[in-house]
Amino acid sequence: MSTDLHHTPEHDATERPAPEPASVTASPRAAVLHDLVIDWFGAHARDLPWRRPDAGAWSVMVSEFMLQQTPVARVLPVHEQWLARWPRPADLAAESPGEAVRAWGRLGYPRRALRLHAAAGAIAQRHGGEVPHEHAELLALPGVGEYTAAAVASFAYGRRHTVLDTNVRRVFARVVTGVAHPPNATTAAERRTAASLLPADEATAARWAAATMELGALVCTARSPQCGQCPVAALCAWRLAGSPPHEGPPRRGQTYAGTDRQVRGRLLAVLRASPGPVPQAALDAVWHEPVQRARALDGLVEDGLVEPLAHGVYRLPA
DNA sequence: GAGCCGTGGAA
DNA sequence: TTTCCAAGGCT
Repeated sequence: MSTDLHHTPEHDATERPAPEPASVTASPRAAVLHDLVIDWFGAHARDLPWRRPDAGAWSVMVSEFMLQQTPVARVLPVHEQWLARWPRPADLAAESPGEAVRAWGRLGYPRRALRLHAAAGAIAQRHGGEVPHEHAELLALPGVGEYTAAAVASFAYGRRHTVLDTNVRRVFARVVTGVAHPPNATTAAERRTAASLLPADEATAARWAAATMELGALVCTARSPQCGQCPVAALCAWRLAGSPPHEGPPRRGQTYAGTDRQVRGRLLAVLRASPGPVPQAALDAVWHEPVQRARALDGLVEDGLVEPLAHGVYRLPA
């Protein structure tokens, strides 16, 4: 087994707050899963910029923000631009939030740009400019939830955390629970499953987190899983059950056309494209319905994505 | 906990 | 063409 265990320094795990409990029973089945998935990862992992040995925690953190609901392929070029322009958190913090929104481009959910900018400010102020190592400290940053805190701690610092994103949840739903898709919202049962399967060894746990995510992203996909390529197909509860289709409430789709989100997107696109303030008329042109248009603009202002100036002129926040 | 928050590519 | 969904977070 070439699990490629990087030997991390022997820093004391006991001094860290609230370490995640080791699995009660280190079952043989779990050990087999670990080896199979981690070995597969060693052979098939994508070479992503934020995974390279020289990628720092800031690179990892920026990638995690951008990857929240946005595919890797679209993140790659923007991530590269951001790291080149703002190589450290303090560099981004020194910019205006509007520049972060502008550089976010068309990744979607631009509030993430605002939150990442605010997180950079908090890191510069409270953490000496270094992305914090502790899960609790990460969680306290704007835009960092349970998943992102675990991901940064695990991927950037090799810490042991349950990293439960949509990929991992789907892998566990199939391999462990035997259903086609996880529930709409993360459940306590899923957290227990993830915790029970988390390898006790810190470095292995971090490797496992990345490996299970990658398996979900490349093989155990939502639409058409490539079970023929899966290292754990023979152990997969879903396969062994005959790959039954999804049951229960439909996985809620998100309508978009005609929503406030679409209007917000169009308004912000105008602001991003303009180097300076934009007159009301330029914004009015993007949507015919005045009530919805005004509501969308108000929402953007409310969110801090747009700054109203005097006499009907708007700009990205300074 | 349900609803909201962008965008674009693939099926 | 329509639908699905992609490394979530916040209220």
